[in-house]
Amino acid sequence: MSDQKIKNMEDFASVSGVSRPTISKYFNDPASVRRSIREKIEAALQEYDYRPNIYAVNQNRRQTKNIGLVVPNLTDPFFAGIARTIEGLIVKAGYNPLLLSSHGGPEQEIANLESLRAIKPAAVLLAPLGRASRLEQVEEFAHGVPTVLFDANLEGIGKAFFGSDNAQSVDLIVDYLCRSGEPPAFFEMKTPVNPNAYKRRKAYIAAMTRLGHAPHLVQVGGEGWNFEEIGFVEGGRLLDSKELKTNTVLCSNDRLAIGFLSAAFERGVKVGLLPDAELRIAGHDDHPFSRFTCPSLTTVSQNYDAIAERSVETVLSLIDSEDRIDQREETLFEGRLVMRNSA
Amino acid sequence: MSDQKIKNMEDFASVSGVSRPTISKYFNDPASVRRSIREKIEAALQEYDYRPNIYAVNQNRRQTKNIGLVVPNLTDPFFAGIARTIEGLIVKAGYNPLLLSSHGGPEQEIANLESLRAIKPAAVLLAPLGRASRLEQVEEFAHGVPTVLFDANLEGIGKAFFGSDNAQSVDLIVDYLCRSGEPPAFFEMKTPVNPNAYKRRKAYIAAMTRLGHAPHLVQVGGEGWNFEEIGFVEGGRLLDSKELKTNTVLCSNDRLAIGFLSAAFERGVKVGLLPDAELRIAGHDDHPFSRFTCPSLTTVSQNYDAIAERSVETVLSLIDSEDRIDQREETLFEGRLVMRNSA
DNA sequence: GCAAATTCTTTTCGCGCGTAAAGATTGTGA
DNA sequence: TCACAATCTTTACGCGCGAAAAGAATTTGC
Repeated sequence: MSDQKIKNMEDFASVSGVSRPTISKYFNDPASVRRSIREKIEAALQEYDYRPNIYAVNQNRRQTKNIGLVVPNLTDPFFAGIARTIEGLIVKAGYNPLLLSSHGGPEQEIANLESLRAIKPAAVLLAPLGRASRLEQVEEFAHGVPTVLFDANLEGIGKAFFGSDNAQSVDLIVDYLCRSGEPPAFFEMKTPVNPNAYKRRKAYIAAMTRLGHAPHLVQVGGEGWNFEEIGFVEGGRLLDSKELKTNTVLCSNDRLAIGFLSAAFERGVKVGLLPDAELRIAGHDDHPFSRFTCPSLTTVSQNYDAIAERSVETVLSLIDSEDRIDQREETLFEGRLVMRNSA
Repeated sequence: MSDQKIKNMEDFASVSGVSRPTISKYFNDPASVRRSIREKIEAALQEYDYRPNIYAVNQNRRQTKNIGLVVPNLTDPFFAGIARTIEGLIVKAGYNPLLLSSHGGPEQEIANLESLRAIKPAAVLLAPLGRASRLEQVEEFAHGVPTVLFDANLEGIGKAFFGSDNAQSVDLIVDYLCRSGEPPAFFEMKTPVNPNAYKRRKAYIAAMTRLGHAPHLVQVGGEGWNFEEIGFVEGGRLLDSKELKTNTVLCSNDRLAIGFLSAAFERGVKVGLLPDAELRIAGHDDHPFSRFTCPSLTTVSQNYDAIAERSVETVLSLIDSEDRIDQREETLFEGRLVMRNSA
């Protein structure tokens, strides 16, 4: 490795013995130059420390190689996990992911989209906040930048949506709970932030009705993304009030269930499948933590590998097709029952 | 808002009635132009949609306004939380944070630094993997880019380090545990990935010795960052083996403790402070989840607001001073005892 | 109201690269 | 070996902006 300073492509061209336009071509696509030339360039790359200036490149290319990735809340391990998976796929495709978290707030979500716009991404993958999202502004953004939604759908916004089939997954676990014990009450927030929550509520009612049981909604207060806290406080209140008409509770998501489990534990309410248990609690999502709750949480997992893969595939084809996609695609993936000890 | 297309600063200069160099000056620092001019520019900004091309700007400025932020693992809510805090501080200072996660792997850590280098950041905040980090390569990076380490220290690398005073914090909780019951065993990984783990081990031994007790190290196998899993499996094995000579266990971090608690629960081992409890378990870090474990986890919190603030402050002064910092600063912040129900 | 100090405009250059066009070189197939 | 295609080199331009220099305009202090 020589320590001669290579300050630009011109310099590198001269030390490698290849013309600058050919070097440029090589960095755009190494396969586009003849093998003998490629070998000369790569030999020089071994010898000298040079990489094209990313700012100059992006200024001149029609398209950058950047793909934005916005999730509602990185503090939630569920989104951290899916973001990681998606990042990997983006890198594998030769693009550069830019990960941003909306921290649960619509202002931050818009700010994220704004700062992405400045970066002129080839496309954007957006898991929107949902109900709280500023629809007009998100829509306007998606109008200018090829955008694929995942996790939470915003009707008609973006070129595609990939998420979970809440109807199927909730039906699955309601069915299981009914088969194995008392029909569940549905524990959720009164005004959920996420559109999936509404779909799950609807799916719960439908499933209960289908099975001939009366739906039993428990809608608790609380705002924001502090779901464990809400589950803990409101779940505790529910237990204290004794107004629960069943021994089985299906929570709208695992994080609520985690808080609920904690509240039950503190009150000495025994949760689980064993004969001496007073309560069964189930969740939804298969949160990374739900293996380690006490007892471990029975839940239904989202196929988030599939969601990640299809989202990235679609975004890439969107880039290739240069935005000539006419119809919006919506695909839902099925959940899988994860039986553990809490229900 | 006019819909006339403004494609560059030239265009914007003409519609705003101000010369281009002055517009440039304004975007660099709005306070650097006269008020009357500023008002003209801002009026035009209201009317026309224009923002300087970030790539052209960064190509010509000596320094970008980017600050890199690398954490070992975003899937860990602890790091997601501190990253969020730091991001906020960076934005407040008028810089642009770029968050990257090393996903627990040294290759990814180096890859992150490499892709940061391409972006020519003004400075970088790095929470290194620790033991697994490729020291020479990290050092070489820090040689070229002003770098501040936090959370985990790598001796002599970077311009400063901010972290927790493990000696103090471990002493604090060992002292508490000894005062309130049997002296604790120390539950940890045999070959921890994080340098803090070694400091905690040392601090535990020192604290026990100081208090006149024999240290009792329980070093378990397992690799990687799946701490809950390791705590669960190895904690369970420990409980089954009955080789624990005390009823009190201090875990090297909360995530191990969470797994351990789960293992104890599954075995029907009652954990906590009450007279009928067989075991006390304590952790370290005050992980976001430790409020919701069963029972809630007694632990010691890191002052991570202070760590975040000082790290960002230092990085900013590093940028201002243009790297003329001679001595490496190392500051440790004290932990705070968080008493809950597990010990 | 005047001179000095600021701040502006005008002009020009350069950053590092993508890209296009024309001509030279290399590779391919018969 | 030849002819043709593919790929290269050479040359030139442009991207959108930062920055510097010289002179014009404006503000400031007294």
